[in-house]
Amino acid sequence: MSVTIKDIAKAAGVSHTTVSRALKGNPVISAQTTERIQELAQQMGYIPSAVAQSLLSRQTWTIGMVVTTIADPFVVQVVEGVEKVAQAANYSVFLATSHNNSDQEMAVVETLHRRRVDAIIVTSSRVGSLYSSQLDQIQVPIVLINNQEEGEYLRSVAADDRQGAQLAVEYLISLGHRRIGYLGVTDRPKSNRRRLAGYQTALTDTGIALDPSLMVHPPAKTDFERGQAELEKFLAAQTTAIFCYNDAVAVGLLVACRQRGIAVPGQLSVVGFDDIEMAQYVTPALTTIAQPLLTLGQQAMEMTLRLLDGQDVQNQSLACELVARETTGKPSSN
Amino acid sequence: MSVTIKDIAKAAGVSHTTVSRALKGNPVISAQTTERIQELAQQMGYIPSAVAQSLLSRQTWTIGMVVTTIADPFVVQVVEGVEKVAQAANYSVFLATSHNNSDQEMAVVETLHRRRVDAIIVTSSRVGSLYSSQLDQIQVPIVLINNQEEGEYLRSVAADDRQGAQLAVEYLISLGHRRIGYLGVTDRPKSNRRRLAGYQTALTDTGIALDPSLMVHPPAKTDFERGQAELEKFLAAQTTAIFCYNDAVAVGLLVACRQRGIAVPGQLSVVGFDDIEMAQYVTPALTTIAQPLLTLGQQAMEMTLRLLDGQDVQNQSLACELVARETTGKPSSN
DNA sequence: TTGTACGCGTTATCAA
DNA sequence: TTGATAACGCGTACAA
Repeated sequence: MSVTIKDIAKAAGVSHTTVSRALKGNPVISAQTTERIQELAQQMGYIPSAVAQSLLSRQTWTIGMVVTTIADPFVVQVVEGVEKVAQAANYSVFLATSHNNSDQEMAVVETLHRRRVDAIIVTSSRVGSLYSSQLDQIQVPIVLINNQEEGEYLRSVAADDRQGAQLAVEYLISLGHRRIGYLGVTDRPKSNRRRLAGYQTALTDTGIALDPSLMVHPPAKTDFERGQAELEKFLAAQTTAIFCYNDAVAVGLLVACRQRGIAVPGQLSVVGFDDIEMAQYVTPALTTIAQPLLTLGQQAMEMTLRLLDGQDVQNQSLACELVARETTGKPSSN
Repeated sequence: MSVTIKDIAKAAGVSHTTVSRALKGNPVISAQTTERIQELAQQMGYIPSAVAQSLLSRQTWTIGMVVTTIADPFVVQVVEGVEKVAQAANYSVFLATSHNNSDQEMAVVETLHRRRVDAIIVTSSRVGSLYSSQLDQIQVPIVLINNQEEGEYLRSVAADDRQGAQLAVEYLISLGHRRIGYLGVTDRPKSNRRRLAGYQTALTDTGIALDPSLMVHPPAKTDFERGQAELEKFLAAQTTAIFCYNDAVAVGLLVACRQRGIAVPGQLSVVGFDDIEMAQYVTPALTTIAQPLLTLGQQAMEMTLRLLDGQDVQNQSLACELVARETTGKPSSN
């Protein structure tokens, strides 16, 4: 197997203790022996075993990251942010996928603990609250990113859905729109509610009355289908602009518009949320709200480092940004 | 810290050996004690330490995966394939990024070995050959995916560049094209050469003479710029179709066409390679060659499992597929 | 059926 | 300045 300090000790004719000390430059060892042993270790291709070190130090320098799926470009950026900060702090990242399945999520968290990761970061957790009972016995810090579930007793970093939604609708208002719709979802209640709240705030702040018929939450299998479902009703209600729960919904809506011959943004303006990769490539390019994904990951990891350091932390809410593209314009004057 | 078998032993009034045996259902322990201890372990929230187990068994059930960057949707799919097979075989995956930097790549491989991963998978390695000296001392199987470097003494899984390129050009020929160009790159010599070879084979097999002026490799900083650079020359040479090294080059070419008012595919057909996400969203949607990314990852992990099992393996070459979209058509009849 | 002792590779404590 | 020894948590050969 791998070279150990004992192998080096044997080769050098000293005890393994001396080798251990020499390798970390302990000044108590004579300069000559130190140099001789370091050279020998180099030659023999010695690389210390993090496993043995971890057993003793009770630290693995590892953080476990749970994501729904790595196939989602959304989570990829978050992971990148985490990885960046982690690497700079000498931590490695274990990636584990939950596939949006609660059982699976619990299972991977257990696997991570079994591997004695020093901390756990979970994106879009479905069951964050359940961890506490499982993990409060040990002291494994858990940080949640954009958790969908209620209950704020866990550490978390999240994009400010409300502020983002408000930004989107205020932009539409500034373009002159007054009949603005909201196309929401039913299966992510927390973020949907907050985006809806932002939508409502923007309208009422400007003195525009809320119209329940303009806020719809169609049931559908995929977000894309959701976007396609409700176009007719919106048009019948004189809607000139629609703010969608996310980009997938918005793209579905755009396709429906093309099929019906509705010009975007000529007859209808559309705004999405998330700024997924696709948003910039659809025609016309989608105006949307960008979550600070990279920052989300970085902040989560920085919060984790602080927790690891025994410091106190506060939950964070990060501002979103408007990305104005081609699906928004002034309302048609008919 | 965490609950250990000794804690359970103390609580149960038995030795830690008994606990260890009871927890894995060793039949030598009486049914009552076994049940009693398992229940106790459950209550106390015991989760065995993989660290301690690894130290003893010299196995970590961990494989290290080195990627250039996780930001590339290309690698994401490969990672997904690896993860899928790994998880099914009870392995966890350590993800490490090299940022296309040789030093960095060597460094992360060392980190992975320090953590005593059971095997290493590297995508698009720049320095695959250098590992051998570093790692042949220990027995860590390394599998390379789409490695750019020459030398076949390492295990590898790769997409068949040559076959893919041939597929692309044969398709153009079947549409009626005869003046077909190749727009290549200079900084990935291995795959470029193979794609060029596929291009040439397709032509000569059909009895079309090779024209050196139709094979260009413009120097440029980005693939995108490369695509923009050579349009004029191709047009002057009566080219009716161009096969590009990859999609990024192709997209650059498409933009150049739009700027020059060249209709695609009316006046010029374009084919890319890789089928990146963007390919389906550009207008017109890009015809391209898809690498079997998921399969690439799966096969690499399966090969790894076989190596871990002491079996013999053979390097693999996986077939690519044509994805016909909108940038290809019959040549204009002028 | 259960317990004792040892070792995995490393570091820390104490003694020489 | 160096070395012997114990410990981290677990599994296993051997003894009881």
